[in-house]
Amino acid sequence: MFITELIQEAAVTSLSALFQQPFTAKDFQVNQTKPEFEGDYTIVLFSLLKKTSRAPEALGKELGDDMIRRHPELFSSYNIIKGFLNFSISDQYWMTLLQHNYNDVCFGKHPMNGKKVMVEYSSPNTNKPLHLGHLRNNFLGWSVAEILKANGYEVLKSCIVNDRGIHICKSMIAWQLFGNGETPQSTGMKGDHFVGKYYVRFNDEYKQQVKELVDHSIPQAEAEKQAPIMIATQEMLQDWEAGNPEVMDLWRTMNGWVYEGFDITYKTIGSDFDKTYYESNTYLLGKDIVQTGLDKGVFFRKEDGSVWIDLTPDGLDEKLVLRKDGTSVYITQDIGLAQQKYEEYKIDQSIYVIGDEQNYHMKVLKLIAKKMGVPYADDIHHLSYGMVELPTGKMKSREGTVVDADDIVQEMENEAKAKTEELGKVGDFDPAELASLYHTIGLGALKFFLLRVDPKKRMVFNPEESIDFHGFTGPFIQFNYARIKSILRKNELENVIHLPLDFLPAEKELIISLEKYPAVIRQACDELNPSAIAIYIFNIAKAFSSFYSGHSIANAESAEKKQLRLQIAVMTANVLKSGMQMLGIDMPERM
RNA sequence: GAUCCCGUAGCUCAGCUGGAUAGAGCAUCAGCCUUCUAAGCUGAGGGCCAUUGGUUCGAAUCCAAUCGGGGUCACCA
Repeated sequence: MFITELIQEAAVTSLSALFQQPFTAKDFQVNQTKPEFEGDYTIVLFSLLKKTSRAPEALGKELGDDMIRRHPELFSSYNIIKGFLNFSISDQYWMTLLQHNYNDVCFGKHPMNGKKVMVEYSSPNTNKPLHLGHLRNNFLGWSVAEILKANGYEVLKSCIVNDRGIHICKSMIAWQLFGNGETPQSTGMKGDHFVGKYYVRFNDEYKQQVKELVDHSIPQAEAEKQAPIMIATQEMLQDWEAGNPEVMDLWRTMNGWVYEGFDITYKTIGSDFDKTYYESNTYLLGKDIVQTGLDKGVFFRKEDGSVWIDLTPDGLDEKLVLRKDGTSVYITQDIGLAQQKYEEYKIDQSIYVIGDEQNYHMKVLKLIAKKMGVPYADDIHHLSYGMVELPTGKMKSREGTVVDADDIVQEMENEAKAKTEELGKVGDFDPAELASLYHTIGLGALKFFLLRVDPKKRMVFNPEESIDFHGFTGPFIQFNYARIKSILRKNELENVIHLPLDFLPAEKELIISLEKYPAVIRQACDELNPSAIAIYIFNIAKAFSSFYSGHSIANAESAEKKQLRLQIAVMTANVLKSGMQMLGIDMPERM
């Protein structure tokens, strides 16, 4: 149980006994005491004054006395300042906490709860390489999956690959027209970049053709439709849907190139999936459900044969769910896939990591599920995240302002290498160890940078300033971990039980912070928010760093103090490693 | 036009289920390596929490309006 819960419980018991009426934890707040006041945790009394008809001081005294009387092992003293009842928690409580948990690498994690949840993330298109926005998505998805596991869920990671549609045909057409049979192998290019090159080529060519048509005084809108390369692309899409062998063959080949490239990137960044869905397999799903919905009267058919749902009573619009030619649209497929996931895996929750530009779409999906009365409607969660922008504005592939995923990872590793060589602390590492260290630090910096911000907020990535290994960064935390590991290599930890010892304020502060870890894991799960972990872990690292510079562990005042500090160091290292693991960030033993 | 999100230090972000004097990092300035890893530590400066009004004992936090920025409202995915 968390300390705040213990305090709440104790206060509820005392209040109910003192005033002969029921109280709950919601009647008052328990906060950590501000550093400028004496005490560890504070009960705010204002909200209780009316119900108890007491003045703050009187209430504080009655409550404080009663709580101490009932729990002498927990509370050592209290003071009242204005409406704030400040308790000092007994050293014995903190000491017991430390003794029981310092060497438990699972500290903070919660037991299995028997629930199964699927996290869908990444969702790439197979016409171009991954960029920085995809990295935010991948890191979020991975991290949320880890956070759910730590909270006792069984987690399945899934990926829906957008492998069909007009955008795929664009790179196919361009390759047919201009490729001269070249391949990733023949050019030495990574497959996804190779295909992406032709996607860009398409857009260049298309722009050129439209311009020429406009120059021959054809209106812009008309020119966009008439451009020969666009017409060819649309024909190809029809051929694809008709199953034309030649087109299918090209499609398989080019997608294969992209997958080879993606595999490399996923391996590099540490993303993986338990189940991969391909839109080419799922795009027809959902049509049966639409029929069921029609029978139920949830959907309606318009004169031209298209099928719609009227969401105006819910403040939204009418939404198309089936085209007049009977083919499915984006939402149709999602309705089907949601059903399939539920049936296939018996999941209790389905989390979709998708950008916030699809908030409306996901709202509609959930609403449709609700109206259809499916059992999983309430268990669909959209983890909506904001765009990653550059200081100059949005990233646009057409304008070449996209930060490529492979490039930025490489750049971070290069920076890690340069910095490591400059510091010269690992001169004895062999080349493989060095490469691994650069990867750990560079990727750690990137992951931490993208995960430390609240997912739902847009964020700015400045290529010049963002590659920073100082301050609120992954490498800072890794550094503190390595520093603790260095101490532990040089100092023996003996499993001795300590007599009551006085804590220094800095020692107690660290233990109090460490105690919050289980609550932070819970909160990160409730909010589906890895940044809660990132911020917490940084604060732990900072507290340790500050402690480290003020107090020697190896040369502590006494042998017992040394053991106490070693235990605190071990627990700090465990929490740092465990927390960073939930962000998908490895910790080096040395750096 | 409808609807949703955002606006906190020069910059990037915390804090938002209302509580004590609004916090970090970067950048700037001043100190600190003969002692456990200085990717570090200590300190200084830097704020009308977009604006106005409301609710409350108490508002950065809740409500409303306004102003600024962005998303969405496709028989695209």
